[in-house]
Amino acid sequence: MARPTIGDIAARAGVSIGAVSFALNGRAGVSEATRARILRVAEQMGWHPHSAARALSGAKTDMIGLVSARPARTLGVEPFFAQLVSGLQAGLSVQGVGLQLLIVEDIEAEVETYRKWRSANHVDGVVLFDLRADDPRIAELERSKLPAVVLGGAGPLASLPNVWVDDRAAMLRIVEYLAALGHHRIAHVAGLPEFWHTQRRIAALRDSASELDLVGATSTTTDFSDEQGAEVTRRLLARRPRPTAIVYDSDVMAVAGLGVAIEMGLSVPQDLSIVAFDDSVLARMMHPSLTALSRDTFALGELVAETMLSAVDGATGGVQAPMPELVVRESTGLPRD
Amino acid sequence: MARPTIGDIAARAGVSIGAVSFALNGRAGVSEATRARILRVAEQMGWHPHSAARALSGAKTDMIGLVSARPARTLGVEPFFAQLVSGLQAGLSVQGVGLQLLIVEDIEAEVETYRKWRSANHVDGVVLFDLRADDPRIAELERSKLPAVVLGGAGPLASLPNVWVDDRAAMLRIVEYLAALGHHRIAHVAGLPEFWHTQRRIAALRDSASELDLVGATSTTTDFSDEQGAEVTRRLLARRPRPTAIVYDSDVMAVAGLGVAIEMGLSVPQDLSIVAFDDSVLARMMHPSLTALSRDTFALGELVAETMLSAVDGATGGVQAPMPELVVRESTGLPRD
DNA sequence: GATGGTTGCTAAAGCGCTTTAGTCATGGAA
DNA sequence: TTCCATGACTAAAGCGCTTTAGCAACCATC
Repeated sequence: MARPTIGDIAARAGVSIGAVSFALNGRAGVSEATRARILRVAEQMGWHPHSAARALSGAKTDMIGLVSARPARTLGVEPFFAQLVSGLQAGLSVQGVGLQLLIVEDIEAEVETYRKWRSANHVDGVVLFDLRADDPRIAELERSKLPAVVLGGAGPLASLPNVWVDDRAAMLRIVEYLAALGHHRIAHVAGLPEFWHTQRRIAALRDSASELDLVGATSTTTDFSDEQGAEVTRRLLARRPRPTAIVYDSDVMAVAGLGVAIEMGLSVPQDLSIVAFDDSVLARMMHPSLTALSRDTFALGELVAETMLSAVDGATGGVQAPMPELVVRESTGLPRD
Repeated sequence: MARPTIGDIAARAGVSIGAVSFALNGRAGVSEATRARILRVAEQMGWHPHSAARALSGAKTDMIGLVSARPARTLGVEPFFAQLVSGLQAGLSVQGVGLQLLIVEDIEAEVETYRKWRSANHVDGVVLFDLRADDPRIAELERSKLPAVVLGGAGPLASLPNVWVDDRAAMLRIVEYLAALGHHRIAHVAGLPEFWHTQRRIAALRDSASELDLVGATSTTTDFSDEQGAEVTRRLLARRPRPTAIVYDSDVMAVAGLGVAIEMGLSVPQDLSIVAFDDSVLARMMHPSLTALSRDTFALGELVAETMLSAVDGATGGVQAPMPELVVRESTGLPRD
């Protein structure tokens, strides 16, 4: 049999199409008895909503959008992203909501996508990440009233619901740990300078360095690639005096940096301590294994999903993501001097 | 201004709505002069198709579906999957086609999803992977005429378009390489036994072992997790005589296996050679780095995207994916005896 | 000069659903 | 008794697009 429509249900239940719509959407306008009967018939006929028809008449789409302006190739390499997407999808699917993925060239194309999606009622909401200082997406989304959840915190900027990740506290945690071991010259291999979280981490290092009287604390930005991670490490380790510890903004860069250190004849952690700002199988399985700031990225994705679903229903305000935990492994130890 | 509809364009261009539709879809029914004029007006008014409206009237959706019945958590860990999805998305987006991701409980739910999508005209086609022997999805998709592309080859089973990956040749390549080094006792830590590609790899090892007179060739299936990879490795290395080489069906398991070997006091590659069937940053960055069968998974995703787009237009038949290349690194060498 | 076939276009139905305006009992208050 | 609210429901419009049927004008044909 062909897909049953609400018309079929209406006929079978002996009511009008409108009544069926009310019943199925839990809205006022039908008595409880009728509602129950309609639902029973719908169930029995195996009815499912037709998403396009719903979208066309302006109702919910049961679809969330995720668009990324990072280069597609690097996305596949980032365990963080893959984990996040999995968690997000898992969190959405408990409510039968789908995830639409899109990779675009640049942030303008991203904004343009939001505009199109909004006017075509294509998604119920979007998830934003990799926020930048003065991000054009924020303005667009606030203006257009497309529900959005910002991952990483929209901070002072915005009224958008967000999942707030406390990068500052996380960086402080790392620096305090290293300082307690006796490290003074701490280097930081950061990510893309335009990202807000990069800036927050850099500021956190600067502040805690001055507070703890660490003389040689420096941050260097990169594009998150293992190549740049390796190159910056090479430059840092050529300095005299050498840093005794390096903090990497991603696990991939940390692993690359470890490779460089070993290649340069340094032993880890005796000559150099290494900390990764992100954890993953990669960090866990290296030899020496990497001390890393570990968070459950999958769970973070689920949290974003939850926040998104309530944002669609009009909720606002932020949620604090759990503070990541510093997992001490083999790559950190007392400095030699 | 509100989103322009084809009605607005029609009014402005002084033609009927139908004419506009013909013009925008490149169909017969309007003269070239009129078509050009309509397109100009549309462009000028910033018109974009309304996907829901299109889908509702049975036309193309510009959306491809990818549903996975693997546990969500493991998906985030697999570099293969992330790379594939990125490549797929990149390949689709050149034609403005989106990707809808869905993670479901089991294969029945997956089939059910295809059925719903088909009847709601939700996607133009779907991508299938992790094919099993006697896969129920094949039957459903052939019956329902939902365009589908099978990754990994639909083999003799099916009429579906596919991107064929030659696991047999790949395994032969590895075994020949190891045999040439002088290895006889080759163990194979395989993936899930129900997957077709697992079965093909196991058969390939068995065949080539008998052909090359390798006495101790064995395959053991796992669930692809690093835990099981480690456990099986432990069991294999406890055997006497020990295998001199182990082939792992995924990079994650290979890394786990390497960890076990080192933990047991073996040196790689002197006491044990290790080959991974999949390459990734992980394999490249380990110490020792892993010899691996390397393919450009991102490009594979793009190839799948291309095949999908032509399948939507009615094309059929398979494409052979490029043969992966064996990248020899530090984890393989001559056996000690 | 009537016939038939194109070509270029319009009108209108229809896709499945939501939503607004309206109808008709029923019940309680005046 | 009359009047107005309220509750339960129906009818129908409308979302933006595709597609079929139809129509008029034009050309070539015998």
